[in-house]
Amino acid sequence: MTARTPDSARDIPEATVARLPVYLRALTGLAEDGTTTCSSEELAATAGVNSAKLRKDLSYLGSYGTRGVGYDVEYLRYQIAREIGVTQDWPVVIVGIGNLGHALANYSGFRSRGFRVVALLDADPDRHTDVVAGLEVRSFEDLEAIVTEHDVSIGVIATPAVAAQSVADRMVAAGITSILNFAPTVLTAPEGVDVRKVDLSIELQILAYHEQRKAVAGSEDVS
Amino acid sequence: MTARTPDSARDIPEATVARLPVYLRALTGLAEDGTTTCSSEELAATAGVNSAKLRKDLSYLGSYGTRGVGYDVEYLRYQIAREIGVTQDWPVVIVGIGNLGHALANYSGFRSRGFRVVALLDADPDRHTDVVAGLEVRSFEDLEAIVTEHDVSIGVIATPAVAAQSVADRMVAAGITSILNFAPTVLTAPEGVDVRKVDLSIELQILAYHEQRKAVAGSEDVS
DNA sequence: GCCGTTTTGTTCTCCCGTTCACAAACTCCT
DNA sequence: AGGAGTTTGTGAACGGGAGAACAAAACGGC
Ligand SMILES: NC(=O)c1ccc[n+]([C@@H]2O[C@H](COP(=O)([O-])OP(=O)(O)OC[C@H]3O[C@@H](n4cnc5c(N)ncnc54)[C@H](O)[C@@H]3O)[C@@H](O)[C@H]2O)c1
Ligand SMILES: NC(=O)c1ccc[n+]([C@@H]2O[C@H](COP(=O)([O-])OP(=O)(O)OC[C@H]3O[C@@H](n4cnc5c(N)ncnc54)[C@H](O)[C@@H]3O)[C@@H](O)[C@H]2O)c1
Repeated sequence: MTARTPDSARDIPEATVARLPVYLRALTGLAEDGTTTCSSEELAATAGVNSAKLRKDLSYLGSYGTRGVGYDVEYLRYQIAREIGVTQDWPVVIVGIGNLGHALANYSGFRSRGFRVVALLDADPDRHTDVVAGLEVRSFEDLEAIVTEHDVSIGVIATPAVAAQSVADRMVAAGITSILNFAPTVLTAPEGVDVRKVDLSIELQILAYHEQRKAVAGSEDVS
Repeated sequence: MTARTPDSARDIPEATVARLPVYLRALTGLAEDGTTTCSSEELAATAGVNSAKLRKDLSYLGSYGTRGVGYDVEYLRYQIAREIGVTQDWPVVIVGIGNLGHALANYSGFRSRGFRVVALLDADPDRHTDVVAGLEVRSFEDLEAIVTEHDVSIGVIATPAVAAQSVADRMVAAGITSILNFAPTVLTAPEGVDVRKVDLSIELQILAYHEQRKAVAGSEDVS
């Protein structure tokens, strides 16, 4: 009798999509603490957002709460995980096994959140003797074979900035359709390929801007 | 004769602040290529944004272009750097020198973009013998002394999630007013303290969501 | 079986950010 | 000097997201 789309919710706002992983993490935390039920108020506090926003976000997925009671932690956790698509594991390749690539390869948060690193690639032959986090570092030339074999759709770029675009191009040609870029450069990719970036310098510079304003506001008119 | 605020531009929108570092990087790239002048169209293309958006963003800083000509690369670069506050170096402390902390300490992009790592701190005494990137790893207990000595206002957290909030509290108590958090947890901080987070898992999960939608759209009605 | 309490799901309004479109302003050429 | 061509800076329209406020629904007590 519901006039909504029955199970496949349509067009979730991007801002909501970006918060769903936060809710997922908050729910996992609550579950570990033995909490079986929580209100939107509690969950919102744990996730650090407004409770009205949380409820609106969840309403895009469907009606998974119970009025007067709240949400079943485990049930909601599963629904969000299913919506995001992390109920099954996503194979991931990391390209550029330098300082940052090593850290990423050793990051346990991948596995525990629905991602599995299937290969580490580097252009430098000297690196190919290394074994990092139980995986041997392989030649970048193996990219196509690995993508095909493991049906990889997500690639991580941790190479120097100058190499990033060419790596991205190779990834796209090999069939990868989602890229997470750590190199400080703007990547261009064809329609249908999602690119997200993580940029440490930008984050710091944003902090610096606000920091500077605090300093100026503090000194006011010194002359 | 300008009715604008003469030199200290007021309240730049947050979305604009987040893009200024991108423009700064694009301008640095153009300068390295020997370009002395560029139009908003060129710069926008390099930075990967709409040219109207770029012009509006720059208009918040002042009127630094010349109609019919474009922008002087070096001049605009300096103006943005000054606005962000990266014409002088900002001292930074990194707490948690594990996998990620090592990579961050070795990251050359800090120094070249207006930041100087003045100390590496870790709670584990076994780490205190290490020297990373020319800096010895010191005890977390030294935080207050270091913050006071170097007048540090920016702190980076690369500890496990469980420790992040207590580290943040100590930072705030020591006088740090801007925090960049890599731990996958929601931090709370008092008014006046800026907290930004970099969350790898969230980025990947956002990619996974869109990836899943692509897959569903491709298969349509399989039943 | 009914009423009060609790909490969700949703509507409505406001605000911020994006984009279009164009007048103002500058250069260069004749 | 004047006009054609360019490019900036900004006013205005538009769309999306945030938050307040409330109606609908479920539970519990009697
Ligand atoms: N280290 C950090 O904490 C940090 C932080 C933020 C951003 N970044 C960025 O991440 C990237 C990597 O940083 P890093 O410190 O690990 O650098 P790095 O020099 O230590 O490692 C880069 C690795 O990429 C490999 N490589 C180079 N060209 C390649 C190619 N075409 N194909 C495949 N592999 C290639 C190199 O052999 C090297 O192993 C850089 O763009 C850097 O700006 C690093
Ligand atoms: N490794 C990655 O690529 C990666 C990526 C994204 C996020 N993260 C997050 O970054 C954080 C660090 O990751 P990691 O892989 O480097 O972990 P790690 O275990 O290798 O390093 C953590 C370091 O923090 C230190 N530490 C623990 N408690 C502390 C405290 N109270 N005060 C000071 N230091 C303390 C530990 O001694 C250790 O050296 C984690 O929260 C992780 O989830 C890591």
